[in-house]
Amino acid sequence: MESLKKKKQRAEKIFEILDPLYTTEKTALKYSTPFELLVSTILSAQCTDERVNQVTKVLFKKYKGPEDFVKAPISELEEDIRPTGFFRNKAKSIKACSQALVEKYNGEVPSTMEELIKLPGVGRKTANCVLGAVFDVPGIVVDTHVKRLAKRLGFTDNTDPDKIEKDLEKLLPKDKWRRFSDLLIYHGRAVCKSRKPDHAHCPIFHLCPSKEI
DNA sequence: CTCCCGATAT
DNA sequence: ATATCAGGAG
Repeated sequence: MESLKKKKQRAEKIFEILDPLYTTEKTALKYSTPFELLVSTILSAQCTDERVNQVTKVLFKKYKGPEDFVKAPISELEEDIRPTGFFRNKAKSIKACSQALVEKYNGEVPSTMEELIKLPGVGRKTANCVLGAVFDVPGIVVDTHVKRLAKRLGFTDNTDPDKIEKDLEKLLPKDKWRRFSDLLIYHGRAVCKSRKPDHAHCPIFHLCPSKEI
């Protein structure tokens, strides 16, 4: 059983190696306001960022703020976001979420975890995403990539995202949380892929226990 | 745990 | 054909 101290050392090294490698990520969600990021993140569930950006490029011209989503007929909104998948659930979430923002927060996106996760369709992953990107609040975004890499790297045995988040928090100081989860996501997309991890081009292969399996 | 769900890579 | 993609709710 690897000690926490050893894990921390490994996490630090991994951070130092990956940090300079993923500097200009072009495939990130595009948005111009906190609200747009919130909507984009809801749409990103089980869908690539690229496709979300395709959809939001048109979507945000039609819907300028939460008020416009509240006004829109649900069936119309469903069609507007259809290519992102889970379109009925997502349309419902976005509409209910927009309504809550208008009613409780004067149309603004709240800036705390407690408030954000109360919004319909917003869980810790989406909340951390928004908190980190527009409010500069430290947090580990546990999405499917982070989940997979944390396991492969031997940083967690848990499958519950909330527990994985806490396991990863122990490894690095707060100011590195956000960047660390972003790095894991980029590395997960580019190299440590779900189906065919590219061991030959992995710069942290020597720090990964999965190579022994 | 299951369901939601279209598009792409393998 | 099947697994997977910046998840969340019931």
